[in-house]
Amino acid sequence: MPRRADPGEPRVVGPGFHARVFAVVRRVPAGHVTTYGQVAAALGSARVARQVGFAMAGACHADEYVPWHRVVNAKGAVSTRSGGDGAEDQRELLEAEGVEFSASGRVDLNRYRWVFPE
DNA sequence: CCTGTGACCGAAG
DNA sequence: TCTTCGGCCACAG
Repeated sequence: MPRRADPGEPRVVGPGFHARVFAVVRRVPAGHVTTYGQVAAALGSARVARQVGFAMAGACHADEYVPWHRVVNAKGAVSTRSGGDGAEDQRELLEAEGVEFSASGRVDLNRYRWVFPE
């Protein structure tokens, strides 16, 4: 499957993208995780996974509550950002919700991945 | 308006 | 299983 979108594929990403990301992430219940790509797909464009991650950075100091720690990458690992710190906090928060990590520091997506209801 | 910048993703080696 | 590489697109300055 091609990484590039077909020419005719519409861009469903509209203005206020970050706000949309927050709304989606808020629908993930405790004890479950989702991936950046999955959130992007829920927004209509699977190719904006990167922007989803970028939005989470803002979610940290956002006034509204956003369970940013429940978003991991496609491999089930906690992504490390420029700061480096915070990734450990994310793992702690998830473990507090009952999410187990493997020896290689990854979660079993087949088990914890949250599927958004239609 | 133009440019730089990523908490990503999938394929290939 | 790990590393490298190219492409993607919203947002800030």
